[in-house]
Amino acid sequence: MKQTKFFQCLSDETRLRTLILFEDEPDLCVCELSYALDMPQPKISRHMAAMREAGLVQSRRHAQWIFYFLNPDMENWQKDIVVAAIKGNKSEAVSEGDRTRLAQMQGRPARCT
Amino acid sequence: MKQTKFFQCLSDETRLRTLILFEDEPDLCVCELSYALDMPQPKISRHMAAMREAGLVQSRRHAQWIFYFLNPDMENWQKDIVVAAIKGNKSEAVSEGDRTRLAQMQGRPARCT
DNA sequence: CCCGTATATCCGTCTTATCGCATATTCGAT
DNA sequence: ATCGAATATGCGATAAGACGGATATACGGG
Repeated sequence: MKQTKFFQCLSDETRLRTLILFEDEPDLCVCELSYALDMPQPKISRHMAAMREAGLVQSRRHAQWIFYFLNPDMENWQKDIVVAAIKGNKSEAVSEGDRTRLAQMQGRPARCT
Repeated sequence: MKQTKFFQCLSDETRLRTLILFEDEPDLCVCELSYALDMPQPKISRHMAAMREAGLVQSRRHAQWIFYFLNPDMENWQKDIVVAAIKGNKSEAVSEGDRTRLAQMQGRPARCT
């Protein structure tokens, strides 16, 4: 039953916090997430790998950065859940802190539109 | 962050399968769940305790049976997620099997309306 | 070709979940 | 009071997750 892997992915605070950030940002690289959540880079990298394997996000390489973004090909019920999860989590203090830190980050990599 | 506990509760196949059954049945006791999922009673009991602690279900005693039912006081984002989870899980083969077994169960306890 | 930056992975450890099985508790009926 | 059915809990074993820290890999620039 593959749903369990999907939910297991959402059951970790670090991963949930990255997910919230994707509501405002179309994509984020590991160093941005690492800065926003104030966590070591390998930790973020491992969590994002888990999210990719669970089908929650996809990644795209641009120069030395790897940008992660919400998987647009999720099934509808999964999209519904992500939306609801963000809704239930958005106003948490930690999430506000993450957004604030990200907004203050210097030297964020440029996006290629 | 309390969302993690909620999702962690949904990340187990046994718990997910009980949840699906609640779409058709307003409430179910442990022996019914145990029969439907074909799993030992202590296992089900412990899982339902976990779901109660996470706020997903509530329980009501009636004679020697304890009936579990979806918690009507969940927050809206949680209800949305439960609905979506059921939607994404309903047509799984295991879930079909659970429903079939439950329908064939003999001597199910009577409900007090 | 070498270096610095960004990212991924390996390894050992610690915590947490889950399980089976045995046993305790609770209830209704005799 | 005792018994059987239904449920909950205690315990030890096993497995899975998450972590920090070190290291490997990939990329662009000089």
